[in-house]
Amino acid sequence: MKDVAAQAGVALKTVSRVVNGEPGVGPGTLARVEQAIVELGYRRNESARQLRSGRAGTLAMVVRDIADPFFAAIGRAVEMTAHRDGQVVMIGSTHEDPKREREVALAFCARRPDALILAPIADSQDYLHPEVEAGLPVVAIDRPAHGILADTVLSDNVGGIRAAVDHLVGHGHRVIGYLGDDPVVYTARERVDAFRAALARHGIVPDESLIRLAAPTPEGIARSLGELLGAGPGAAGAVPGAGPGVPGALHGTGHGSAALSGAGLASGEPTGPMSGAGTEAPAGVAPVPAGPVTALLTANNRITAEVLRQLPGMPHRPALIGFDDLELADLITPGLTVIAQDAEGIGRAAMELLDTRLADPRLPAREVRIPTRLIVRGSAE
Amino acid sequence: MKDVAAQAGVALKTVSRVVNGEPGVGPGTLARVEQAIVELGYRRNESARQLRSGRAGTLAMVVRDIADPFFAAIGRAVEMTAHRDGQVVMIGSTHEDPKREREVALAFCARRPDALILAPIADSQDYLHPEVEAGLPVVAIDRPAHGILADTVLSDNVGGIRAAVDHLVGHGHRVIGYLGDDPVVYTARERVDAFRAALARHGIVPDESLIRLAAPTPEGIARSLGELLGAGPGAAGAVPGAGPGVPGALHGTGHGSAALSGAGLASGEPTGPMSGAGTEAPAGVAPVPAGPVTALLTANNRITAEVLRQLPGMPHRPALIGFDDLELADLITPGLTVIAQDAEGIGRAAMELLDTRLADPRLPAREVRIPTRLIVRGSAE
DNA sequence: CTGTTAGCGCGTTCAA
DNA sequence: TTGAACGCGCTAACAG
Repeated sequence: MKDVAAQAGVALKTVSRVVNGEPGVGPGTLARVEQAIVELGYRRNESARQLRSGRAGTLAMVVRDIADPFFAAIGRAVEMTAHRDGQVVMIGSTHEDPKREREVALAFCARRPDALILAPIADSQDYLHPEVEAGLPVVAIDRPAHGILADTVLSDNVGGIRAAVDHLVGHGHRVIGYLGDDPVVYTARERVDAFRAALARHGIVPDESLIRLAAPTPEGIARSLGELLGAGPGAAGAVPGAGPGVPGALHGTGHGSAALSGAGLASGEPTGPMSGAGTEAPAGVAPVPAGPVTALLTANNRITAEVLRQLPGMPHRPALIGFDDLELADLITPGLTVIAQDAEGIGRAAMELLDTRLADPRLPAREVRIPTRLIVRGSAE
Repeated sequence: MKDVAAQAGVALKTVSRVVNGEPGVGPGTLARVEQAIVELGYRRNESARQLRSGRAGTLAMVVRDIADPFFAAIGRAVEMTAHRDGQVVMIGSTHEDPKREREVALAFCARRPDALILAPIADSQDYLHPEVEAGLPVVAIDRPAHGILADTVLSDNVGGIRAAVDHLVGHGHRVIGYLGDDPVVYTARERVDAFRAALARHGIVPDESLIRLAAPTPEGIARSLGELLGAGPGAAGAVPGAGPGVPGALHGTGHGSAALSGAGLASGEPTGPMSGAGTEAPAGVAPVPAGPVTALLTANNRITAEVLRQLPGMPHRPALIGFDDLELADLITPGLTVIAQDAEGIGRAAMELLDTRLADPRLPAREVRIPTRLIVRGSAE
């Protein structure tokens, strides 16, 4: 910039004015400065500009995996909005590691971004306290943040699950299995609770023996699938106390952390399914769980993919709905019916929350729910 | 930092020493400073540090679409390596728009990153001349850059195509159709040339009427598929001069830009396929193209996906190999055989090129080819 | 319309 | 072992 000023025979500030398109520069001077800029290949240094002006023009985004299609799609939406506003975005992955979340988030914050978009994995984000205190706007996506003031954008898990259950019940299914993630995961809890509540709305008492919650491993899913699909009433009842030596063994229910359950809905103790469209299930004894499920709800894309992989080896193929859309889901046979999250909507909502907070930093924490969409392709008839 | 110094009762420089872990600080002083840092929630400002020291600790990456699984996977590999080295990465998409490539790349460069990784879409990257001149290391991925000095990381397109053709021919296919992208695209040219050369290696004279090169549109692909699969010799020959009003009409050959062809291979003019394992193809007249293809090579993932979508409506289902792996490719029936690119390898190779160039900025431009892998899943038997 | 001065937060140089 | 002064490239706040 100094060189440009010298070359054009003007003062530093004049160059600054030209570079920033500020008014109050004579046409002759302007031309001379612009020419000098081109000749010297001058480019403004944004770092210095930021240091002086405070405005960063940079957004930080920390997700669990930038190669995960869900987060990649959110990232794209964020980046498009940011680009429109002349901002660039730094992006990083936690790879499900709380320690790494901290490292990446703090490395980003050291660059003093205008805002931080974060898909939490750690139990608490209190390590961000100094930055939030200093005015950094944070918006949590997919899961809420804890320990700091942050806006939140979440999918409407309850609505999505309910639509799926409605669809299955509408097609005559009464004995519906559920494969969800480990209940330490916020969305896993929210979804399984929604599942129970959605069943209850149809007068179906949720059968806990048909609900499997665990981190998705091939072995665990194989075991659950086998029990849910192949076995008669006995096998399903034999689940608690999973066999020793089985890694990632599945739990019948949720660590007690699924506490906020379908409160006020379906009070009585489980008395088995109402009747069941199931054909081969012998009329069970009193509180004994039902026989093989006729339908399956898989509560995230990793579980869905693994189930699809294993289904051919199973005694029968149930109706299936997966949470999260999958690429090529329309190409498998039958087409996979899914509860699709609106990644673009989530990204845009996050940017809007940031906009309004930038305008008024003293806003309270807000939570936005983005609708999901049931995409019917045939696998759930 | 000033506040920390005041709180600890030391000079600015001492705080700087503590923050950077420099030696020469008394244990008592160190403790006092560290306490002050925690109490005040002090965080070093990387922007200011960069301004002073020159080192940015930031990498810029510009791809065509960060939500494209291929680039997302490269991005992940880059980010993991960068994280190990204490760097953060800015990422942005061009969305196939040359103007936007320029905008995004220059916006990144204004932040003075340590290096730029770029998947070119524009014809020339000469707009980056000032930054390259100033010492910015650039590495082009997926396609070469033009107009600047840059290292390049490319997939071994030739080897991948050859493996695919070998596989098809090994299974008795002689009449192989090819659907590729518009030959303005570098990889499209390279791949179709490799296709011709690979056929020639088997003594098969490439039949240009079976090679369709165009930007992938559903309509264009439908048309090509219909002609390649359904029609007898006549229809295939009737391709040139595509019907008016058909957007994205397909061209029989490559704009002349596919010039570097299989030089030295297969000289003579096309005289039609040698014989053909094809069953229903009537013995054609002299130089007339063959009947329906028995196998199909789709030269990128967008084309492959669209073909898979349309195949059920076609007269018969050919053997199929796609360039680029697809998520769930193992779940469709039959499993899709693909030429998989090594996205992680590309990302890592890019980082290695940067490492060596940082060590010696005067290196000449280098080009690295990353092997592809043929994943056999059954669709190409 | 144009120029001068100061300082953003830090690292570097040299002196104490 | 510690500290004071200077400047990285730029913009804000004032002069002329």
